[in-house]
Amino acid sequence: MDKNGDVDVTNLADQIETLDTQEPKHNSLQESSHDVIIQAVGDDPILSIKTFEELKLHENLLKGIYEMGFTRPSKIQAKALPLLLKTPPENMIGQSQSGTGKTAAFVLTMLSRIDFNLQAPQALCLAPSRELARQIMVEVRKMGKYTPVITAEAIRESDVKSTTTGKTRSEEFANAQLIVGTPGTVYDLLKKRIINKTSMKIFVLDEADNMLDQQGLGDQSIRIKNMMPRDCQIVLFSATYSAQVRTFAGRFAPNANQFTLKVEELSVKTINQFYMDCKDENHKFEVLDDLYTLLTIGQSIIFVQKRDTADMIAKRMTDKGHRVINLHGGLSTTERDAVMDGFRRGDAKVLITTNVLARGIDVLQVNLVINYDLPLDSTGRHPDFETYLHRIGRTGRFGRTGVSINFVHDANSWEIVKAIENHFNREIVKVPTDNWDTIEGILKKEISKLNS
DNA sequence: AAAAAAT
Repeated sequence: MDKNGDVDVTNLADQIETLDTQEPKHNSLQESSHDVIIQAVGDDPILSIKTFEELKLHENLLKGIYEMGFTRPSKIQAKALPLLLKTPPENMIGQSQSGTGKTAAFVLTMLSRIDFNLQAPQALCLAPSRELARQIMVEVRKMGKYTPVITAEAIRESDVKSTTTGKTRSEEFANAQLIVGTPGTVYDLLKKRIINKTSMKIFVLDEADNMLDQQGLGDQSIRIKNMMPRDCQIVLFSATYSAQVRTFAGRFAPNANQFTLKVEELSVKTINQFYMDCKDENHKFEVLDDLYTLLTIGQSIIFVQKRDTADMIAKRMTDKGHRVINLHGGLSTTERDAVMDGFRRGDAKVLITTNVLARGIDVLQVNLVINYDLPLDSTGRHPDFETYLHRIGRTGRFGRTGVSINFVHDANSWEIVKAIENHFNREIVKVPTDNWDTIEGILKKEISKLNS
């Protein structure tokens, strides 16, 4: 490695050696040379904790934390938690890749703000997709396992009537203390007064840049925030903030403490990035087909730009005899839940999807991400760097190693790959599409060694 | 232009 922490990508043999001995670093997250930068609004000295005990948490909350396998606070948790838990509460704008202990940090903060004797909504978290909201709730329930917390998911209802709970939405939200949901549903439930906002103490936006920036999502997030009580703590977390969103975030969460991790360098560090130079759009499919025919790959995600493409690729791959599943926003809620649950269980190895799953989703076994279509910004011609970073971040979770392959098929897509390479200052290595001995030489070792 | 998110 050089002084910037860059790996010499040309020496693959050496890398493979290091991969073999590399242990997944589940709880010693983020022990890299990159520092957490803190900007606190007050004059108090900035505390940094070394153990969770120092936070004076409820003992049953501590029990949940330890049972989840967290032994010590991660770097960002060490610095951010004392600020997040201050009395009176202060706003926070945090930047760090998910997989650095970000979710645990805000879930812990939400749980510790709740008065368990008061059966009314006190903590609200919004996420940009149904799948991410459900994933966060799983974390909440693990961490809060030994507390009496009452939780509710504010996402679109399943189109199949639930036979297990039989509760109406009003009943479900009447005594819920911690709510995780998506903006549309949450706004709807607040407006109908199914969610009572009067006791809300903390409002969290996960993937905050996306929640504020995106057409539609931004409006909803703002409307919801404006419904929160005046003294409600506002917490924004994301791995990325574009310059314009950062300015807006400062107005959305006024007088916020801030922490930043140099994420762009960091999250691409353990992910080996490649590109394959395809002849044209149709050749991309042939290469994809060959890739899955000739290589044994663990779990992988294939990103495309449009729902239609996801459907089409899924059908063509299935016709070719590959077992793939497909998830996008055009599916019913029941289908989405079933597909996601199946993928998490490992029933399916190959998931084809849109940007709906670009952010936040944690499936530890994913060691390959394919950008079948490169992520584009609103012009449709230029790269979307944030989405690229989030997409390839679906692999290489918690310090594991991952591989990403970008499909290039014309001059524009080649320029996009070069721009991405330039932006992150990381080499994206060319892999031939016609010489399978070479392809295997480059990819197979890396991917198959990660299957175990 | 597309994706997501509401009904």
